[in-house]
Amino acid sequence: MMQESGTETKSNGSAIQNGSGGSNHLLECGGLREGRSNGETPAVDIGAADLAHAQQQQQQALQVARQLLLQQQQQQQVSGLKSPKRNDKQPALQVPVSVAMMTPQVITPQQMQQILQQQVLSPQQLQVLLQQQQALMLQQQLQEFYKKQQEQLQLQLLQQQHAGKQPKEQQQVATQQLAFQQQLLQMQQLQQQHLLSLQRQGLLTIQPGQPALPLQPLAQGMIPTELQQLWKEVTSAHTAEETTGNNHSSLDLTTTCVSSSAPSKTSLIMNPHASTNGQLSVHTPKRESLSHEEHPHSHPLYGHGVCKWPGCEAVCEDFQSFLKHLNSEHALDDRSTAQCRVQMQVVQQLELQLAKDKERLQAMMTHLHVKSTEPKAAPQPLNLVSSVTLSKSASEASPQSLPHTPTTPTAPLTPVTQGPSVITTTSMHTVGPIRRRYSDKYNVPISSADIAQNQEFYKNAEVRPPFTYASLIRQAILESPEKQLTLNEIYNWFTRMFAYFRRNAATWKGAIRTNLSLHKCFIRVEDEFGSFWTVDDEEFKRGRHIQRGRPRKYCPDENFDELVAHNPSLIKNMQSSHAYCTPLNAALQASMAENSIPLYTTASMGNPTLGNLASAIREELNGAMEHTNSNESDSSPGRSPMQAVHPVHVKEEPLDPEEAEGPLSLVTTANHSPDFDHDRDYEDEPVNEDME
DNA sequence: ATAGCATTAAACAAAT
DNA sequence: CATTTGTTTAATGCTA
Repeated sequence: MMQESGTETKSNGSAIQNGSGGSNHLLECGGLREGRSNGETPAVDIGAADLAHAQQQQQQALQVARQLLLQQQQQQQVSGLKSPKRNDKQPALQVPVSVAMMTPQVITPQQMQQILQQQVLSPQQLQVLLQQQQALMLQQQLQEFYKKQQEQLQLQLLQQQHAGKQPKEQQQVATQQLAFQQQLLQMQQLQQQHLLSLQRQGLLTIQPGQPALPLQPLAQGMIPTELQQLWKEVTSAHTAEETTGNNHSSLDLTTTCVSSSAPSKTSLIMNPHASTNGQLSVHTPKRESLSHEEHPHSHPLYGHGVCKWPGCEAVCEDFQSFLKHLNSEHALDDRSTAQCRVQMQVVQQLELQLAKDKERLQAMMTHLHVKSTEPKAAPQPLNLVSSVTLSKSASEASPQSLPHTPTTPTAPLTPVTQGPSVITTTSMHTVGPIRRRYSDKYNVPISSADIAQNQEFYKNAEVRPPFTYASLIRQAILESPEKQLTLNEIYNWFTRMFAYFRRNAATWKGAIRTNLSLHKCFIRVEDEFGSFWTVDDEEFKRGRHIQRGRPRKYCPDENFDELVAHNPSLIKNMQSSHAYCTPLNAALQASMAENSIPLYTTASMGNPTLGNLASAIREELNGAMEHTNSNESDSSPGRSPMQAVHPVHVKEEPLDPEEAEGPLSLVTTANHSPDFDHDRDYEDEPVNEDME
């Protein structure tokens, strides 16, 4: 039933291939900085206050534009999530459902109708259709928004120049505005690129200039109360949206709409005029007249001889005819109102997305050790590698985190948002192909730093960490003060450190157990109080599995003699190990703990490290165990000679001749007091280990 | 095309 | 008897 794990890998790949993520992120990066630095510009005097205001306006314009881009990106990613391959194994019925879950706001009645009408189509086709529509709509919205903001910028620029402020300030403003304009230009280019990429991907088959899909359905799908709430948020929020986190209220539109005292504002035309019967009305005339009085050729809704009202695109010869058209076609009626609602929704979504991408950016910058401008943002994952199961598990394990969750900004909207991986992969260790997960072979085993850097993120976001189970288990063990954990403690570490592992316990717990058994590097040690696991980091680096098909506990066709025959040193080692079976010595433990630091020298020189020792003892015991286990339980303390001396049990394992050498003393119960064990066994709550 | 690895599921066993 | 802990195998998918 989990067979789709691999199939969704494809989706991940496609998401990455979309390639537009990079630009957006770069853009985001620049924009973020701008926004930050300007947003806190203090108003020194009257002129400065105006300046600050204007700057805010421009900031907002930038943000709006960014949001639009981001929204597009999100749409793309959502589309990427749904890989065609996955559908091969999924009942067609599920497709619309999944789509709806992922983008509930965009599922309009119309779209649903289409879905219903086109049952003959394959799920993939349905999805493509949906994506096309969404992309189209967004594209149009974006264009319109962009135009508006650009015009607003120009307006402000002119006004500033007319304001007759101190020359110095004026120059400053002009410079800044120039910079903003340049940025806007850049954004436009990015947008166009994005458009092209959309088209290339077949998401956008219709010319962007053509009328987009009607917007009314979207609005119709909304509940009046929701609209009211939305309106409230859009219009009344004076709160700074810089506090991204949970606050997703908009500032851009609000300030511009609401502050009638600022005549320079030209952005949005939406004014909360009346609210009757749960219906909102939009009033525009005043602002229009004002704006085009001063700038006859500049109107947010007018450009290139075309009415830019969403979904309109009517051709207007001149500005006057445009005004006529505006007043006649886009008067205060239900339709216009609905369109405004839609616009609000769009803005809301974009803001949400912006917040999320801000976090992502922050994480990226943090990871790259770039001084951040937003220290508060929560860290985000690196996702150096696109994990196959990442997308799958995320979508499957936390489906509810996909749709709504405006309140859970840490949870990625879609599991496919792996855009950063492109950047990080190249900037990180190897420039090689994106690896599915951390590869032990690359000398880049998972390090404490790797996990720690994103710790906060994974603690809160239900995103599957891009690390293998083995890496995580190792990390868990190494983080523990004694470098040893019981199975239950390992479980707890997982749930504590990763939100993702707070669900589907049966699955990942089973995986952990399997990994513990399967990987050579994990050594089970048993004492009279139970058993715990340690890690042999040298072995971990080797990344070897316990050989399959080799004699194992449940394989009857292998016996001790045979083992000894294959490993002449077995007996000797047993003896020596016996001699070394002393309580855990601190130095050894320390070196054990040090594992995070590769012990290349010892390894390369053939000197058995502690890990080797552990392996050796394991292997030796394996032989002995194999023999005695057949009849009785192997856990009764004191049964085996070794246990008699010291209650140490290790995982039985097929022998590896070349390693079964040298003395060894494995972790035992040196620092093990009964109460400690007890404590350990019942440590369910996130305790001290939470530190670090 | 193939081998090796990672993940997941499942069967089974032993211990608790 | 139910649950936990371990072991083992198989299937699947991905990467080198």
